[in-house]
Amino acid sequence: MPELPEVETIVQDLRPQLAGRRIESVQLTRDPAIRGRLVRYPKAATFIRRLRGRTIRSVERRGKYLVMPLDKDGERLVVHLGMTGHLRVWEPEEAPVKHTHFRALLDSGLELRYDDPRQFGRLLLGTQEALIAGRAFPARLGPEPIHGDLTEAEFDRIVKSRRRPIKAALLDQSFLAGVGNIYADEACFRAGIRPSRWTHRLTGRERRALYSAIQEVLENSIAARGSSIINYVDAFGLRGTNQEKLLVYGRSGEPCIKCGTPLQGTRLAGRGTVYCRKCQR
DNA sequence: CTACGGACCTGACCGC
DNA sequence: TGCGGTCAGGTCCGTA
Repeated sequence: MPELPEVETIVQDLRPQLAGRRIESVQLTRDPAIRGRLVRYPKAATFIRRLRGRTIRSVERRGKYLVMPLDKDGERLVVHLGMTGHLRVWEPEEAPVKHTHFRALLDSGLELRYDDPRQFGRLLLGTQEALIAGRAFPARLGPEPIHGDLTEAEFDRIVKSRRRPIKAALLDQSFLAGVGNIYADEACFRAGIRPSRWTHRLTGRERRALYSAIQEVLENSIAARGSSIINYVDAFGLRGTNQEKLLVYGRSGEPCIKCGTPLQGTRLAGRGTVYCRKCQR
């Protein structure tokens, strides 16, 4: 569900609510199956024990991961929202929504809660090295596509380094961190490139167009507080507005915004894919 | 290295 | 109302 812009929005919202706050108590769902799925590292019981009493230093983002460095020893609380995860701060007396699996009472008197109907998300606690060693966090995560971290030369290099359909590359988090199904399709459309095009066959001009398009779609979406398609909401429970600006995603069969040709829906890299047969070559 | 399919879950939606 | 099938912003694993 959440890609880079949605996670970035949540990070920005949570930062003032969480930075400097101490975690007074921690509650995890009692269902052992859900616990095991949700808490990937360390074991659930250890996770609870080690998290209690810790102070959240800051709230950051790496790709689609929320990263919260804790006081001392380089440990961090890491959250991936999967498809349907929500992380937000509630008044303790508010009734928890269905599928609330994790709650942490803060010294501000408010409560940080995680809910996730599909249970694809996860919670991790440890140093960067421990999480990688425990295979809970990817050892190779690609560069951040925005905020000037990725140069055009570097993008060029990684696109040319492997041969695969460009959309498969964009979705691969070890290639580029944070792009998912929505923004991969949107970026390809803006760049005029078919998602099925082979990476090593893109021209220099096409690579440059794609580089700009990726940054454009991500930055525009952050400015609109993310795309709410099915159930994404920000850290205040509010929908973003970028879905209104999506040019191809979710518009299969509808007319192309540029040329009017019905948009083509297909399957690529195992994911629903939409593009314009005429505008994207 | 790559690609493909399936697995992991719930829930919304559609046609019958 | 109900039932089955399909689909969904994501990853991960096994198999070719």
